[in-house]
Amino acid sequence: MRYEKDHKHASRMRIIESAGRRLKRDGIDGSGVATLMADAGLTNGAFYAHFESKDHLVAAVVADQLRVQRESLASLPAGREGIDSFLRWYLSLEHRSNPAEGCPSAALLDEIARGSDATRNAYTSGVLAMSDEVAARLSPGDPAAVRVAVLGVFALVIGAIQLARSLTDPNLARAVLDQSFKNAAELLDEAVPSPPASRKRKPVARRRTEAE
Amino acid sequence: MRYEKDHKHASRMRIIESAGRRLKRDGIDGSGVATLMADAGLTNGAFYAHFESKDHLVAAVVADQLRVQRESLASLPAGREGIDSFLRWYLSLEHRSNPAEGCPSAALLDEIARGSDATRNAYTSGVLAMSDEVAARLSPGDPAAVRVAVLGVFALVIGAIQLARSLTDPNLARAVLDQSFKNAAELLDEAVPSPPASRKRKPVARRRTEAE
DNA sequence: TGTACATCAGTGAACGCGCGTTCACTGATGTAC
DNA sequence: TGTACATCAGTGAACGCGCGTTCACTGATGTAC
Repeated sequence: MRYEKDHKHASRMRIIESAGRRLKRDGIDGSGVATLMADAGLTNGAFYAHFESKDHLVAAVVADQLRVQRESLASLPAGREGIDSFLRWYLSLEHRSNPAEGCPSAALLDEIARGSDATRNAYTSGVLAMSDEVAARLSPGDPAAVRVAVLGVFALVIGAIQLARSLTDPNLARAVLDQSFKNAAELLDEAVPSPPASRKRKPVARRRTEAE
Repeated sequence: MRYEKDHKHASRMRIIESAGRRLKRDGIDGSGVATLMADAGLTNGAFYAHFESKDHLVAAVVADQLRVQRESLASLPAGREGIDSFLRWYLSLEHRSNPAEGCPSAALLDEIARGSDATRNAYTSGVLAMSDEVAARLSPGDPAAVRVAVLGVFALVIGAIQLARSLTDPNLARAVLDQSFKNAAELLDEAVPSPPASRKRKPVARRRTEAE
């Protein structure tokens, strides 16, 4: 073979990854195929050797972005602590000013809602996999019970960061992010009925258990 | 005058209104100037007699859409009842399936976040006027105290409807909307410290007061 | 060992089309004299 | 009262450009004999 055996597969992955950044930065309609290919160090003509259409790439990018987000959630510390640190990043000014490196839902959700069936199906399964991951971490006994609560919190933080990005007043943007962190934490407190460590009153008891 | 004296102004208003529907339906990047003008019963050439550029129209549409939303909030019954009925519409399957007639933030917020300064400034003042309207209705004594809480609830419902629109499973979409209604109601309950009618325990007492 | 051919990821020009924007023109009505 | 001209919202063709997509071709390496 004139190329190493997974060369084409590597190119495809590279296109999907760099397209993720570009789409989150400039939007779906705002990103042309030629630009997406140039981002991956290739020329426009090669695009159709990798994807049937721009729509198919978009669906692949959506699936990939949600997979990365799920994996990043899976690698956090266990329990509420991990989720809280994720929320702190999610609702930060840093995330607000770096959509290209951030959450795909925050950057693209209204465009996804207008997207093709393939894109919306990819989004739906990606979000379910992600929320099940989070639900299992928060409530290992009965993840199904908290799945919708997790989706509700997800909706809240998506709206918060989109709103913060649209407001030109940075103080107001920060106020919305801070308020939303409190709201998210409170809704999670309620959704997880018997928390593994009930963050406010029992940390001493838990630590004693660990020390024994 | 060969046209009645506010003919041009009427055309401008018509363009802004029909463009509101089109932009919410197809997105900002997804709506061309020729289409926007045809929607208003005009041809593309006349566009630049009304607006300096497409960007200027978008900013005008954003301002107009938020004004309409604020006025619709202002015309609701007083107190929490009015807000709750707004939330019930906002988080309905009907709103989910009719973006063109719905909330501009739900349809366009991530595109607005990527928009021009003019657009984001128009959005910022529109949202502030709207949230101050709601805050004044919920807490006539001290609206400033609940403004950010109102923005937090606004963020929550925007994210919820965008998420519901992106999910292809209608049952899941409805579950997200219902959960978000509960979340919004609960956060508002907490934000308004001494409610004019504390919806769960004191309606009888309030009604007796009215009957006296 | 050397030559002819096959493979195939990627190139780059071209397709028709719609984009945002410009501009010479139209035509209905007003004003001047 | 009638004619010449001014006004101006709107028309529709055209501008250069980038869009998504197609396709003949390149060139590096593999295989056949």
